[in-house]
Amino acid sequence: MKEIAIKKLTASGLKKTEIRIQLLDYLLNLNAAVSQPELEKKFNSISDRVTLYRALSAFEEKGIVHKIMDNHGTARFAICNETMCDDHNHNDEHIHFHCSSCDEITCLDELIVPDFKIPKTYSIQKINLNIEGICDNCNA
Amino acid sequence: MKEIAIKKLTASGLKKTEIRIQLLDYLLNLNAAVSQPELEKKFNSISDRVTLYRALSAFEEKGIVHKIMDNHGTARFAICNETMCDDHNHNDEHIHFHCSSCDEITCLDELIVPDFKIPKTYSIQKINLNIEGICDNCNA
DNA sequence: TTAAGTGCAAAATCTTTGCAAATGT
DNA sequence: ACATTTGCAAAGATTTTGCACTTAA
Repeated sequence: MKEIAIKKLTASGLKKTEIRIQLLDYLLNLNAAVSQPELEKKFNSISDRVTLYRALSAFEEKGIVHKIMDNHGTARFAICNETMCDDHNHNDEHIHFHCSSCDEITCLDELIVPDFKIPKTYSIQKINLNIEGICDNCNA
Repeated sequence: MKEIAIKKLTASGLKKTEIRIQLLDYLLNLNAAVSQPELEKKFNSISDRVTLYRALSAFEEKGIVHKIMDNHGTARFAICNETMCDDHNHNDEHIHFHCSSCDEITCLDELIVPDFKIPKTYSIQKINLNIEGICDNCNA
């Protein structure tokens, strides 16, 4: 059940240690961006805080996850959509939805960032659309 | 030349201390969102770091400035557009442009966040559109 | 065997809190 | 005079770094 995690680690040239497999597997089975503190709670029994920092930044460097900042400046991590991100290019042109009720951040990958006009003297590299509201689950 | 700052402080019931007048005046003459570290550099000769924290959060509480988080999780402050923000309602439905060359964040107030479709089971409270690229000045 | 990953301790930051002294109203 | 604001010191929290030990390849 952790084949995908293992596969991704192999593909990135990272070691398949117990911790990294578990961590990556956890992230893979989530379609939300988890915060560092949440991950610490989940994994503090099997791993130290520093290890988490290092594992996550290794994942980020390899293009496995990307880091986004939520509205409180807390880092959140989510699996990269393979078609959008690679080793050193994180394409963040997708939409993040932040639920103010359950505080979950989901990546609305399927949505396309709409066109809009900015002064022609500006050139665009990245677009980040962040929507805050009540999600699917909490509205149900 | 600092009348507006003084006026705003009076209107919010805050004391017109030297530091707060200077700080607010500085923010008012800027149409960018300044980071905490930048402000510290600017004001460290006349004020202590803690005072800055407190002044800025007082401004925020009173609806004079709003705080946004940049892509690195650093707090930035910008004067609230009066038509959009009041005491406890910060309407952030405008576009922030983050220049990756000069690292300045400008509020593109005049622009309108475009329509887009999200699943109808989601309800929207706030929209935050963040564009990264090269600004006006740096492109010149 | 050896390069990568881990854990602990310690440094460096960043942010918050408490309290006495200073300042504005 | 009184409530705010300031500055310093100190506590908390978060992130980074160093180094010896362990583990996967």
